[in-house]
Amino acid sequence: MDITISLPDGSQKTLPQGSTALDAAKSIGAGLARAAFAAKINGHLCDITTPLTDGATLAIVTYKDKEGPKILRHTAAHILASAVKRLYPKAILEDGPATDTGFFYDIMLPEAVSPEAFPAIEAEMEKIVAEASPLVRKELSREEALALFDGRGERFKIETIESLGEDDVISIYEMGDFVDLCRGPHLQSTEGVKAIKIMNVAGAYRKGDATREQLVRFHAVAFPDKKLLKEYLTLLEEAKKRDHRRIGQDLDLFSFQDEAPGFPFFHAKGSILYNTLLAFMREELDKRDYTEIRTPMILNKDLWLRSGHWDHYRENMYFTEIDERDFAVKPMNCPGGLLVYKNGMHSYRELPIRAAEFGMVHRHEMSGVLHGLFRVRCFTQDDAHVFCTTDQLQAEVENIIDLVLHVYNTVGFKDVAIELSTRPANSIGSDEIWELATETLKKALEHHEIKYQLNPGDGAFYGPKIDFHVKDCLGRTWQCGTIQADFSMPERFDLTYVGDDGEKHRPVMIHRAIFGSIERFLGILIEHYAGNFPLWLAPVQVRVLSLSSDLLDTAADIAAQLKAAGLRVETDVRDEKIGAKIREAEMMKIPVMLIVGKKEAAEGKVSVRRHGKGDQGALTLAEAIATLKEESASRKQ
RNA sequence: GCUGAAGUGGCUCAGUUGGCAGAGCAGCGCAUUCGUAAUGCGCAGGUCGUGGGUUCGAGUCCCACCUUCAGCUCCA
Repeated sequence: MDITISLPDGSQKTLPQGSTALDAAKSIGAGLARAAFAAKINGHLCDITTPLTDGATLAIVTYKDKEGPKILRHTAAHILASAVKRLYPKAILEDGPATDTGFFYDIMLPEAVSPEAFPAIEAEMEKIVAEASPLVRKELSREEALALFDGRGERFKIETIESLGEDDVISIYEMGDFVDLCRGPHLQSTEGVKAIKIMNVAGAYRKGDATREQLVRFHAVAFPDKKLLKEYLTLLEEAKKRDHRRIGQDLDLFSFQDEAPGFPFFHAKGSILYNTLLAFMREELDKRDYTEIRTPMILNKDLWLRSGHWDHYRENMYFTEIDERDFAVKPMNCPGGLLVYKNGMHSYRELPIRAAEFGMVHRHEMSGVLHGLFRVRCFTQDDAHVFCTTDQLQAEVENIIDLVLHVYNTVGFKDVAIELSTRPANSIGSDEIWELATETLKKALEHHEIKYQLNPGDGAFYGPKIDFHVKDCLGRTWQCGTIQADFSMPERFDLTYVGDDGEKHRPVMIHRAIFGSIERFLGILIEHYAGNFPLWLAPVQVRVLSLSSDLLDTAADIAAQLKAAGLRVETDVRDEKIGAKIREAEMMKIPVMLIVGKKEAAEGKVSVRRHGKGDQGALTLAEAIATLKEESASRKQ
């Protein structure tokens, strides 16, 4: 008797009874069979050697599929654990999951390990790969499993088995002399893992619980071929070169001081970047009829009680006392914005009200999570609160989506991923309101014909949200913008507007940020451009280099004309050779060098050199200024 | 907050078993007046993260704290 299965392209295939997913892959093509990591049978991920049943749907999973890398990494985790067990027989294994970039394995070791031990472990892993041991799945009864791991001294595995529910299937994977409790699926054989590298070790508590045993966590990466490992290592190196903390110091953009941990200091050049970004944003807000407000940094306890922050966000807030009354430093801008709305009566004719605020917020982040500009204790949000009627919600969201995409495009992010997050478990508000809000956000996205990913249950407790992720030039993604519909705050603060019926109505509120945190966004931009900013953003746009010291006045005059044209300019008239001056300007990543020697001075010209591009030939000063002014004003990439 | 590592001129780093704190770059001065990524010579610059302790003597050994880094955790 034959069985018939359907494939992802809708076609059907007939195979002999007892065929496995691998047999199906082979019948499609030898290449696919070789590349096959696992199978998805009726949507369920399992080993490629799993037998097929009649009528099943089958998808072959390879490295290129979403699930592929994780399967390989998981198998690599078993290889790592096996190698460590061979070298340290007393090691006790905890758990070794795959992560987004690699995998780790938490292991209790009788002795400390340092990176010096990595080569030995890696050599052992290579041996295991060379042994090409098959990974064999077995399902055991609870008693069999307990006996097996007891015999191997794996007391953590025993605890894990004991914590499993009655109905859970207990499966193990054998791999040569190694065996691990594991759900799978796995590669057929260790030889599929062509490259593994241990990246570092760090301490980690069992189950992340500080009261439990301290384990060693081996972080590692794995790839199906050595070239991919090399590419990954190159990417890491490139990321390290672009580290915004390094560039921030080299280009004198910002710093951190012991006196204020987690609170960034923006230097003169960093402030230019900051202000240039804000000026651009203000220009765009003005075009879209936003108003801008400013609310205080410190507000009293009553407000935070009313907003809910006192109950839900207190651990992250800073407090102070004024005239024996409790105050808090704002961690968010919305309560202040609500007070501004509430300050007067509003007619439906005024709506929508789009109130932007570049508000500096302070949040107490734990010391261990601080990370350059990416994670700070004080930052400025490019916040805005839109108050509108339910009918206006969709148009407002569309307007914001349009703004977000335009802003990202202009600053250099062409690739933007969007997620829609819907109602979470512990939410407030009625079903109808959630339904309406979620549908409205969906419609707004569909209006833009934008592809988005749905994250069911990932919304805020007060409303659904749209999140924007930008992809930088290394392919890393960063969550920046967010649009959140909020029916809760208007309720809590009793916001109203007077409708055309003369009655009071409740407006809807939208919270929205585009950069998110300006500080963090600057960090992302610095890494994206590796400090080589486009002209419009560069802190110093032009440096005028004199060839000899008798041209000091000429250089000063050129600089004055550039400045008068609105360009940010410096001069270098030091008694140095031109090569040295060029080198320094190049290292400071200044986009344009204008070099003036006797020849140029006589003709009223400047020799133009672009950062990273070399000599561009001579132009008259007027031509050069016109070109640069246009390039800067148009925010050219 | 937890685990581990680190902290020496503005920057990058050296400093042996405890025995007079060093280099390069940057800065300043002088010479040089130079054509597209480093001109030469000289000078100055440090309470070795902070506070205790051990010692005849501490950058070095011990303790506490601060900050940073890699993770964890937390937050989304």
